[in-house]
Amino acid sequence: MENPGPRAVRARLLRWFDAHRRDFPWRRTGDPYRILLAEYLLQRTRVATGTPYYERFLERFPDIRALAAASLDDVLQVWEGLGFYGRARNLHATARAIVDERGGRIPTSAKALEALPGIGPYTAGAVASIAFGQRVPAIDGNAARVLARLYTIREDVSQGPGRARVDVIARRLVPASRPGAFNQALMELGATVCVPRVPRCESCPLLDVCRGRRAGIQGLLPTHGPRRPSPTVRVAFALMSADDRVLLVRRPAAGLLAGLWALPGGELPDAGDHATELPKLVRAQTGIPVDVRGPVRDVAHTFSHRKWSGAIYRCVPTSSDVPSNGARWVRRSELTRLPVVAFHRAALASAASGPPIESFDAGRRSP
DNA sequence: AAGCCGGGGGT
DNA sequence: ACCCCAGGCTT
Repeated sequence: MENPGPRAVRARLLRWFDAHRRDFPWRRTGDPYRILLAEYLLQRTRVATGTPYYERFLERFPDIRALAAASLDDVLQVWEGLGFYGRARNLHATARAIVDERGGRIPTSAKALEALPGIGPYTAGAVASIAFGQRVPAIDGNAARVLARLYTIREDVSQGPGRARVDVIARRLVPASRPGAFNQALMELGATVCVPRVPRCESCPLLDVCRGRRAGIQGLLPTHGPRRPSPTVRVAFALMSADDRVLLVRRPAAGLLAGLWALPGGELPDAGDHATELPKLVRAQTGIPVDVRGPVRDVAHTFSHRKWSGAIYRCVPTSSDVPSNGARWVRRSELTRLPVVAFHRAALASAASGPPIESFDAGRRSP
């Protein structure tokens, strides 16, 4: 069987897309800013997860100038809970660069787009084709899976030679007319029909030209490299309250949950128990010596490449020292305006409704 | 090339 | 449990 030709694939895919496309907010606009925003939001993020964030983000930052004028904290606060917070930083930086250096006009070529922070080959291709009608491919995980099956590509299509093959094929397939619709059609097919585990071939417009289906290996493609187990790390965090305030630290600008406000604490050394290690962490991060009382709630959090296992502990300061290293006693009413680690915010909320908190005054009076 | 970066939904 | 998602950056 020959490889399916571009004309057959284009015609079938576009006709199918016109009949079956789902109605998303970013598909009801031609505004490049909104399309750019959607692409940042949806990087490695399911449509259903990102949609409410898209609506809230636009409400808060209706155009690129509003976004550029905002503080990073405001942007992070809207992003809170979505994950991959570097995207928020990069989007904010991109908005500022476009407003400051290009008069607010978003670049129209994939190459110029790719020079902006947080925009790689996929996002550049998506914005260039969807917002500006450029004839460039936009290959996300869905599109790569569809092409791996359609052309029986047995290499890992997420990187290396397999990815290169997909690029060549996609570049040839994307039509000069309606390139954005074609790219979205490929993704849409992967998201709704050519799904990872058990593809619904009976509903596929490419059924009669699909080499993977013909060979009966559609469910075995795409292949992928071996997965690494993610290590479990012990963590402990300190919940301290005084009057109407809680002690928070600003996480480092790079790394996990970068730039978010958080409870003091974090990963514990391999050796050592929380009772001795948590005060060390808190002291180092805030300058404040503390006593550990008891667990408030467990922490069982899975990230992409590690798991956090431990607890949040009620702690009491043993001196009235002023916090250092950027740590702050934050008024509870102020919390709503700060970007906070999501599961810490949940703990803070439940602590507020819990039993009375041991007063900071006790610590303040101690020597 | 490999590691890092979140969180959630489907199976 | 495991997989995977409208990926990109750093080393």
